[in-house]
Amino acid sequence: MNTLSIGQLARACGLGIETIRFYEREGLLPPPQRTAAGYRKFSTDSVQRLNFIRRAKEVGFTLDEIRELLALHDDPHGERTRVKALTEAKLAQIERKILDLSRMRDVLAHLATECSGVGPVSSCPIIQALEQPPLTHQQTSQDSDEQHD
Amino acid sequence: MNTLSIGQLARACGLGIETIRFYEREGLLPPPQRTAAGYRKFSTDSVQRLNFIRRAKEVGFTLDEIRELLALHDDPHGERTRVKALTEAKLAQIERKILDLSRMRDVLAHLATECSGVGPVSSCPIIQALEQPPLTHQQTSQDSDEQHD
DNA sequence: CTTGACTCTGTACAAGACTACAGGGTTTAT
DNA sequence: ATAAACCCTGTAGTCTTGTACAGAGTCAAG
Repeated sequence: MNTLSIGQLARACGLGIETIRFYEREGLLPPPQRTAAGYRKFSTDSVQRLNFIRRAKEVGFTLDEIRELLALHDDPHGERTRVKALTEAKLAQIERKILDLSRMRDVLAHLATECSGVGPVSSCPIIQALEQPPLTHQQTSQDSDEQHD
Repeated sequence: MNTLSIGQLARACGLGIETIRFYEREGLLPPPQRTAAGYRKFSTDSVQRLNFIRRAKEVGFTLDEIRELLALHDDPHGERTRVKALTEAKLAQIERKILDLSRMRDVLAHLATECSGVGPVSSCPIIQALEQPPLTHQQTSQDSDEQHD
């Protein structure tokens, strides 16, 4: 028989049992077959599905987005346009986030070079810089993180 | 009198009243004076302190870290070394995060160009790529985000 | 004196992605 | 027959940074 218990599946994918049940509850995995005693019986396809989820997470998709990708994947009439749109939206979002972080990095790098690291905090240029009122309230991508698509 | 009610302070800093109370609970603001009726009376210094918090958040510090920066700021014997160390650790962390995101961006950009956006999902190169098992399980900075300092 | 604006405390909720029980039933090996 | 290892459901907790009440008290203006 080529079915897996939840524990076997978990080991095969390097995930926790609880995580798999969580994905099932969240609609990422279809409800599996059950044994007479109520134990889950996963087909070996489930390994691939969990790999899909993991890969998608690695490139930055949220579980909500992955649910939609999987639904497209499962739908014989699924539109490839939508997959591409999701990918491009995610790409744009990640690029925004990189820009935000780059700005932070520049400020921090500047602060780090300003400060000798010796002496009392009272005259520390880092602390002094932070005491200044924010010049402009720039929007961070925390604020604009939502997907507009 | 140069004291502020919580509402006045909130307006002066562009924060919500609840946020200020939250910061007080979290130990970022010292417990303010109170009126006879129990209303908070903030000194005008509080405006600067809240600006400090906001600036520090803008460059990526967490509230935990900001609490420590403020404690150093408040301590007449505070060591500037520590401020610099926190800054450099944050800088390194942000650089790691940028690298992670850059890897994701590269993969997504590649996927987006691969896919024509036309046709059924079944033959979509994005979906096919996601179906592949993860090559190496690379650590993302989600995992290594904690500060080692 | 009443209305409206303000403040107080304490608690609960939000998102996202899990993780951890508690209290049972099942299977397998000895 | 019994212990170990596995599985079930359902609920609750974790982390972070706030937000949102509910129910009550206070203050200023008309």
